[in-house]
Amino acid sequence: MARAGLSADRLTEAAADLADEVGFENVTVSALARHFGVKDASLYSHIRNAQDLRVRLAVLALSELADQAAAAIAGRSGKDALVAFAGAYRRYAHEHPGRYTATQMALDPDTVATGPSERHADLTRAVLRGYRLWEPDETDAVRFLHSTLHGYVTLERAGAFHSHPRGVEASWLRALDALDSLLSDWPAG
Amino acid sequence: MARAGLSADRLTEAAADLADEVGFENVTVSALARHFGVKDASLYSHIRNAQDLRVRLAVLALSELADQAAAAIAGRSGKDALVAFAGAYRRYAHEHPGRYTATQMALDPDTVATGPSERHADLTRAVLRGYRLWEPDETDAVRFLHSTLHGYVTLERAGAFHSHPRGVEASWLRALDALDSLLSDWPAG
DNA sequence: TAGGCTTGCCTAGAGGTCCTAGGCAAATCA
DNA sequence: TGATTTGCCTAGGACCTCTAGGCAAGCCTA
Repeated sequence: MARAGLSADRLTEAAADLADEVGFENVTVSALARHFGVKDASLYSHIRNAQDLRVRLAVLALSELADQAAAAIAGRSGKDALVAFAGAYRRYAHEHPGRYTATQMALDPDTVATGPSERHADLTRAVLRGYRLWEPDETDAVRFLHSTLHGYVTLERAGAFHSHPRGVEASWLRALDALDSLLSDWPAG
Repeated sequence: MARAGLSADRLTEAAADLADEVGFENVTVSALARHFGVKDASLYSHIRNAQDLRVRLAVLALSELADQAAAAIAGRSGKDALVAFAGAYRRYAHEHPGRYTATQMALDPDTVATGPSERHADLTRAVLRGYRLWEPDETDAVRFLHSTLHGYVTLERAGAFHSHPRGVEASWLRALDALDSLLSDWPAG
């Protein structure tokens, strides 16, 4: 009997693709085992349990998202950087719905400390560099920006904006205008 | 054998309490049946399936959230209304984490048409009345406001803001200042 | 290249959740 | 009081999670 050549990384990548296809909540150990043509019990030598698999998937997605965001803002500043950053963020969420859902998982502090979340925060800070904000305004603005982007793509995906005819794309562009305007003139504390 | 006196509504309320206690994802038909001391098969005369139960829970939560938001903005306008609305929204999310998670469920259009989502949008519009925005700016602003509030409370609950010492409460107040400032001077299209 | 060791995938099986089919008895109604 | 409806039951199948223990493939060493 030939071996399937599994590893935690290969399982995580396959789980990510599966998540994009069938939804994050449908990523199961059994489905993953079927994909590789092995028995589900075989996966437990590579992953601790189903939750472990989901955490690995979340870390992978956060890392990919940071990569794309970093590429998007390279060589840009100010509103250019903001639009590129937000666009990369939203595009990732649309093209990889399962992976994006995974990024919303509540990770325990130990896992967060492994990197990708921090990197995300650093990138957001880089976007704001052109707006000349100083602490603590910068942190407040980072949180605000992150909240608005995350909230927008989440609500958009949940269909919360479909009840009104106004185009979602047009609202998105105006949201970016609004963010730029707000960051350019962040209200004094 | 005495009957337990179940009904779809009683099940939904119990499911909501259960969600706040153990998390939305752990609301199962079995757990609910255990809570009432009956067999899980008995619940299927009241609910169609597990998904139906979760949808009912989402509708309940959206309705409660709308009630609290409506009470908060009654008799207020402008920034007062904004702060009260946002506060009610955030408080509900903190006090009822399971219910709030339920509100994030993707509801199919038929369910959305039953009311609570629309009501939520109407309330957001009411908050903006004092800012004198006209279509399509108003819709864009409704979406922006909703995104920022939802994003903030979601990220806050996921622990995304814990990595930095700046107080989450202080950032929240500044976010409200920023929203007020932005809505007061919504950038021209 | 032969023996031993590690490792990868296996079978077996227990326990949990979801859900359907069909039955009996309690509550309600004629 | 008898007939009908309703509520909860048992039985059981399908799927998912995870553990224990086994066998053989592939690697290391001599």
